Amino acid sequence: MPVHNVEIADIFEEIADLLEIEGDNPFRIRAYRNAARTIRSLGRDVQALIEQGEDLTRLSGIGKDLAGQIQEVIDTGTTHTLRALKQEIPGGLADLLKIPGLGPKRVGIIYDELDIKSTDELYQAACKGRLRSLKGFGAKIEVKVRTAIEAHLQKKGRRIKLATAAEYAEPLIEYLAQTPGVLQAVVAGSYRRCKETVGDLDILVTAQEPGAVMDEFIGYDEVADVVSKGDTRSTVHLRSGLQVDLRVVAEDCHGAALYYFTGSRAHNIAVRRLAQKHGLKINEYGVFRKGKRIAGTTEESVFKAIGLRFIAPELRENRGEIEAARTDSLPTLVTLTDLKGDLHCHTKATDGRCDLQEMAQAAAAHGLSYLAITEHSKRLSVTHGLDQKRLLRQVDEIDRLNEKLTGIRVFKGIEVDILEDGGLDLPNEVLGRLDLVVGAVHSKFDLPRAKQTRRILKAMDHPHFTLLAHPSGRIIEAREAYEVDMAGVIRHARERGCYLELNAHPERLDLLDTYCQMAKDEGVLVAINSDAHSTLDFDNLRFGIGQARRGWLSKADVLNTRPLGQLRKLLKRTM
DNA sequence: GCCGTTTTCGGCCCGACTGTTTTCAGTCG
Repeated sequence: MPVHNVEIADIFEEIADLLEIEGDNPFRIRAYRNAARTIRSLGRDVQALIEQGEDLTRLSGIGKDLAGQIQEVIDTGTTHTLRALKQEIPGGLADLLKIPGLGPKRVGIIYDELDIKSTDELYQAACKGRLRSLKGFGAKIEVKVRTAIEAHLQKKGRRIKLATAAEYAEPLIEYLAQTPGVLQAVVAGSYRRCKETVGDLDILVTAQEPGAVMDEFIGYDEVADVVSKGDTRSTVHLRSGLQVDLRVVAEDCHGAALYYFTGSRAHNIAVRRLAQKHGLKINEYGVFRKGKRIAGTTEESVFKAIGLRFIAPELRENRGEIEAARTDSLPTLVTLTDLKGDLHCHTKATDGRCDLQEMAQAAAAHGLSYLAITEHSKRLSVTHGLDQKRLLRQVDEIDRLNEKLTGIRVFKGIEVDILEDGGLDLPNEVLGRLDLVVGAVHSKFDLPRAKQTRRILKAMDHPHFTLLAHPSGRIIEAREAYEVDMAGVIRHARERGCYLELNAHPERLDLLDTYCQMAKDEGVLVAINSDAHSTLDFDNLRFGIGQARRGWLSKADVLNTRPLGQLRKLLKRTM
């Protein structure tokens, strides 16, 4: 039975939670959390690494003990540490840590004094007023706990997709920027790092009069409740449930504060540790040597003061970027203007909403010089997928359109279904008449890993196969990725001379960032495609760029940064 | 529990806000 990284990471997180409740050494707890994070974002299955004879202690944050526990999870599904902890503390107690206002100390008190072991029991106790008399508790915390559980039951407080966050963030920034005395208002946090989902918005404002900004902020008409309000920091919930943290600093601290609040936490900790070794202290007000401020007005000045090259926000996850910045080996990341075309979109012929010419003109208006039309194939009947006859009719239509269009070239393509046995949904001779064939899995998501992998590898063996669309099949927060050996898929793409898509649709953002990095390492080009179903969807390319940057991709790693002439050659299969 | 261009032992990032307290612990980011 294969054990996946996420299961090992979850076990380490659970151990960390339970150790916290026990009041264990905070640094031991952090070691478990660091290890969980390392494993979660590894990209390659730990089990496979072990089978290849890799020494796990070479991974950052994994020492002899944790390497042993990883082996234990693979062998037995759990570890002795977790088993022992669960005998002392009910496992459900860890869930209580997720409730705002409750940390390990209070959860410990609740358990010791009231024998509460679950969210349900806690809610009952809060409703009956049994929490307020506990040491360190009071009426306010009791109400906070009760409302937090009620909000959780209404599914508030979940992470939201980056594109959804943008819909809240952009008008709020505009509102704050217009407040008198505000010099600058920007979104920091995971939003600025272009994470696919964000838990809250972190907004940084530079202004001389923090008090006035705070008043404006809590007066914003979408604010539902104020969680906290201070001189320099406030937190609110919007009516949608989204939490927004606002921090106000003076102009000369902008760089240090922006750096501090962009995170990630793991990146910040690692950098501050590095600074410490050089006798420096970093906080949101600047970089200090022996109490004397030496940098902080701009982010660039902060990096310079600690001897690092500038690290783009998307890379700040403590996944090797600090070492790369130290040795001047960071990639120059791809930007939106590097894109020369888009290789995946739909029209009215299937499930799109605009016609061929509208799509082509919209792509041109976005600065693109080529666009591939890739409708669904017949098997995907809900989208009115194309059969051979309709596809050939569209091919003729595109030929005619290309004769009259200037400034943009329309490619003839298809998003053909990869069938369960790895065959493609349209015959060879038809696919051979196209400029490119985008293959996609739209059915049988639940095949066993080996079978799913074989299916995709076989599809790639097809002589006309060009590009694997949305390679993991996940829909963010809605559908898990199917089980597949992505490392194997990437290697096979290299061997077969085909490519992987990074689908820029905000619900997909698939290829995942860690796999982008793997594709880059293997020399497999990635195509950043909109999967547009209307002319408005070309705007989504920016989210694909964000994801690509998180995956360390440069212009050279991306297929559709190539100008038209070069791209044509790359679309011709060489093997 | 991890880690080492001072170290194999003794460190481990840093500050704001709240609520419960009488000076600060707990939580959060």
